[in-house]
Amino acid sequence: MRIGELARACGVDVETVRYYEKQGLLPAAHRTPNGYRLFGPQHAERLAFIRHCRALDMPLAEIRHLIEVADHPDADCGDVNALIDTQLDKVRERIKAMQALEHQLVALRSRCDSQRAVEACGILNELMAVSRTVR
Amino acid sequence: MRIGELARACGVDVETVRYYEKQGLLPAAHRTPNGYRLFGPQHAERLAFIRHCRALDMPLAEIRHLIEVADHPDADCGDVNALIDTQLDKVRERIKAMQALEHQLVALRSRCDSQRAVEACGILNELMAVSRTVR
DNA sequence: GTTGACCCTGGAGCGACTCCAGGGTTTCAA
DNA sequence: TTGAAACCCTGGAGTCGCTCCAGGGTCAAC
Ligand SMILES: [Zn+2]
Ligand SMILES: [Zn+2]
Ligand SMILES: [Zn+2]
Ligand SMILES: [Zn+2]
Repeated sequence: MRIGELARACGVDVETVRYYEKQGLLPAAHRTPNGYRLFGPQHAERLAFIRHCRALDMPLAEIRHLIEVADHPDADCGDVNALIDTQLDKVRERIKAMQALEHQLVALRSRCDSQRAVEACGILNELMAVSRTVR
Repeated sequence: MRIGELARACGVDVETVRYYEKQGLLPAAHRTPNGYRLFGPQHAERLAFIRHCRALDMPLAEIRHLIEVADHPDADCGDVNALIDTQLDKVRERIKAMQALEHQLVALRSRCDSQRAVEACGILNELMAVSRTVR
């Protein structure tokens, strides 16, 4: 299959496929005489794998690592477990930070519910006041 | 105060201060005869304001906008309210996505609790199986 | 024969920094 | 007095994961 077909099948941009190939995440495609890339089903499988991992927000470096491990079925999978745990920690940390953020924004928003002159705006006043307390 | 002192006071990196100045978020500092930047308390206040907004995850473009509004006390603050609302929507959306992610990772992690051969690892098998179902 | 859909390469751009090379200056102590 | 540490400067490259672009080539249908 050509690059457009592969991209459509996996729901990615053509440019993204070329990018993954350049980054060595996708094995280099064969080429037709005119230079077009030709991919097989194993490319589609790997691309889907990459996208699945990306949907889990793994950085490409970790996906590369995972592929490496998966390609050596004789090794053990301790690394994989650790990788998922690390990922989970990161995600949970970010959720906490985001929730704190949400609270702050709600508090901020409650300080102004109407169109006032900027001087009287509770939001701007709050934002500025915090600035002043820093010293 | 010199750049290091300002940076320490606001808990930012020196490079970040220079970056904000270059981006026009911080007014250009005065210079000593030897070329060192000299900042006043109003710079510290603005820097703290920027950091506070950044802590609320606002992009620099929106902070620039906010500063612009704050500098014209005669204008009204409708824009400010809208900006906070937009920000809040974005944060809530991301929290939801992150929580979905967390669930997926937990499910994935539960598929392997020990060091097995890679071939038998439930995590890798799961990840691969999903790839195959995409076609 | 020409329109349109597809493909190629190499390189720039995004956001918000961060780091570096390669310099100059200030401050403090031995 | 000398020298090391800590500070400051500039301009530019690097980060991440794409995305877009210019400037071309290829291929099928009408
Ligand atoms: Zn091996
Ligand atoms: Zn208001
Ligand atoms: Zn005005
Ligand atoms: Zn396992």
